[in-house]
Amino acid sequence: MAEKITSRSVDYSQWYLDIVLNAKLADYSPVKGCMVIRPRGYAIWERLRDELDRRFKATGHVNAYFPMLIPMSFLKKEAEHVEGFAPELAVVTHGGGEELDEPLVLRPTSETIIWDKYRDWIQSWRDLPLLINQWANVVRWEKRTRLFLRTAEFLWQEGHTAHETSKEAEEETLRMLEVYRSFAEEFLALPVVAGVKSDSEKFAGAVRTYTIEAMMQDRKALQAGTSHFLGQNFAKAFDVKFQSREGKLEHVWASSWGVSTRLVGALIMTHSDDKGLVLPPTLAPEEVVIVPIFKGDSKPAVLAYGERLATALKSLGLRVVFDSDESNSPGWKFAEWEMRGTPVRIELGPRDMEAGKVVLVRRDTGEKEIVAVEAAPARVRELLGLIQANLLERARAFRVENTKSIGTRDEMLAFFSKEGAGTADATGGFAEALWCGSAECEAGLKAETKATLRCMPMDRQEGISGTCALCGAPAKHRAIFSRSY
RNA sequence: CGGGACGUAGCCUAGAGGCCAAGGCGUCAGCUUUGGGAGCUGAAGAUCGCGGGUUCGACUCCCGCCGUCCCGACCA
Repeated sequence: MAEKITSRSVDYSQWYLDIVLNAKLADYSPVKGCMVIRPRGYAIWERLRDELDRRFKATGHVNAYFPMLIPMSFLKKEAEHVEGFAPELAVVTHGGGEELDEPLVLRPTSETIIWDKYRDWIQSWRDLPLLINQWANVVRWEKRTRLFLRTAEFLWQEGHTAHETSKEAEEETLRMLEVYRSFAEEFLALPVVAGVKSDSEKFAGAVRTYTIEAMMQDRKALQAGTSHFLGQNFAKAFDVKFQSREGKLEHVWASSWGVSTRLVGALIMTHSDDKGLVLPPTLAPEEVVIVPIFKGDSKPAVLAYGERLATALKSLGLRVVFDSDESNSPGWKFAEWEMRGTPVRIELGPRDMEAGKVVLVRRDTGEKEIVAVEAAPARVRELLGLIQANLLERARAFRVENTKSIGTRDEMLAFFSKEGAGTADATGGFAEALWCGSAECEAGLKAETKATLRCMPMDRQEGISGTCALCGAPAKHRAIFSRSY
């Protein structure tokens, strides 16, 4: 059969789509910009969601659910907020066959409807902190959509917290950023840079936005999660006050933070290759697949050999699929499970059986090894750990390799003019440079190169001295610039 | 929302005004097979994206719309 997946080097966008569609993660919907998440894609989301939910609860948060329909007037209460979302709102104007008195918006995010309730729920410092998360769908009428990366409707979680002091709210903001960072690296094997957004890139309504940024294989940046310090903006807009320990009436301080189904897109674009999806073992619906190879009358014996091994693997708690289906050839199955991203494949046939061995194949490197069948379960478990670690390290090495320290404007322009080199959609990667802090400077670079300020890495702000790589003014920050999704 | 490309069976492609729309993959049945997407035989499967128009005749030409992808402006 013909090659199903377009090579990354030929057309990166098409490669990504080929994987999403061929690995049956998602499909198009009759409504423009919306997507159907297919069972295999949803299984990945569920694993991701469950682990994140566990980490939220471990840090003291509880789940709740707020409605999808929000009165238009709520959005308008926070000026910057409504301005930021107005262009992408979907609005419900009719209900029950009649025009509504007030249009309702499909939530693009839930700050407003949540803070409307917080006003009632928060009276005293004893009601704080309030640490609520919700898992929900949101709608943003995007002009240009891409499966998982940007769709008109997507699934996400949004945490909304209220605190007594600015310091506590900012600590919460940073705590959740760290939850995202560690989750991305430990669970998704997605190396990220944690940092602060510039004013022009921050969330509409936030005082400060923190982000985790990942580098995809085409060297573009992808914002994988954000955590916002909201100050008292929403508390003031929705008049949420509490009586402090000193007996004074004060507005509460807030944070909000979220990650979405976009993470599934990030996973695909970070780890996968021209043979298909590559999944970290933590997220794979099945960690290991066994493909038996029959020859002549060896079938019953080979099947039994495979079944025994499957049982042994399961007894270690591993997620195992025994692909004993007879209608497809072994070669077909090898390719198919590679397309699906299963981390480890075990091949076993009459020759292996006679020798008491099996063949183990790693999805991440393609390496094969032959081991004694009794040793296989322990070795598989070991391999899964190695694969998980290798995916993270491989992606991190790629990012480091494609991150360059830039000192001058000319260097910067040269860095981002590499378009077309290497992969079809290549960019220079991450440019790390000193920056004066001016929005004009940032906008100028964007106009010339499409590169935006992704973040100011939090661990790289010590000892800033020198001049802005863009304009030569005294530098205030060290920032990462890149083209992005 | 602008510019470009494309839309023919589940998927990919041929047909470029003229008889019954062609082939490959996949699907189904049977046989034969199985160490990297096997083989043979047979079968099913298409309002040619939708709507108008030109024409004796439209998958083919014209107009409009819808959708997908790519490139721009905007965004998780």
